[in-house]
Amino acid sequence: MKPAQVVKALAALAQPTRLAIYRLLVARGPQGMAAGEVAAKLKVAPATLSFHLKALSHAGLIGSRQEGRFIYYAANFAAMNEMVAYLTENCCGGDATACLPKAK
Amino acid sequence: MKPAQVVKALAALAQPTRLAIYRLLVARGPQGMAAGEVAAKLKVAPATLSFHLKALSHAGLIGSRQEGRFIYYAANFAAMNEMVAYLTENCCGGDATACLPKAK
DNA sequence: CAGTCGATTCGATGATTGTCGAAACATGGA
DNA sequence: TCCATGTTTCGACAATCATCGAATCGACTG
Repeated sequence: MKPAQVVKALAALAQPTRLAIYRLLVARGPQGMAAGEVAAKLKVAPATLSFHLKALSHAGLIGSRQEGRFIYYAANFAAMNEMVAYLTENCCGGDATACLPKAK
Repeated sequence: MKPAQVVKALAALAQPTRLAIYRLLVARGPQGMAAGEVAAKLKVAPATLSFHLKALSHAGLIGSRQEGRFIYYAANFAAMNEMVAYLTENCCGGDATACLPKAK
């Protein structure tokens, strides 16, 4: 994953409304959720939601599929895993002892 | 970890220069690196670097300790782990099968 | 104490971002 | 075709952010 892509993904999540949207979709799973339903749950204006969905989508963090008049958005779990991998790689210069939590 | 704190941490990393700074410190490990050395490695003006270090520090992602005239900055690995945990929690509504990478 | 060197703060500037009303677009049904 | 509904685009505004020169602060040295 390229740095610029990671920055875009992080920027997409670094916003309260988008973070909430993303977590909602993560919790929902692969089936996704219609844009309108997200707007209702988070009490966000349609235009505003569309703006944020676009940002998340363009960052590759979510995907969409059309179903009738509805558009379902779902989290892209692979993208998140890649991003986390990028952040944690080269931990302590290869000696990953101080980076991990206490156990495991 | 509170949402606002996560947003702050993500925002701190969602910037090319800061992401580079952070990864440099992550690779360096707990011993840290002096501000001047970071500035030299990344070719960033002192004032600009200080601005970014402040942001990362305020987000809790890095810590600092003084040593003579130098100030050493080091990554806070616990904070990163908490942030990642926040992003991955509630995956697929508890049924974490589609969220994980291929194996493991 | 005066000088040096590492680091931060201040101030100003240009650029980017988040929000939302209004309008437009697209899909499905009468 | 015409209407209703779900979603996006457009336009404008206020707010925040990244950058860096200049000045300042703090710690060591002679």
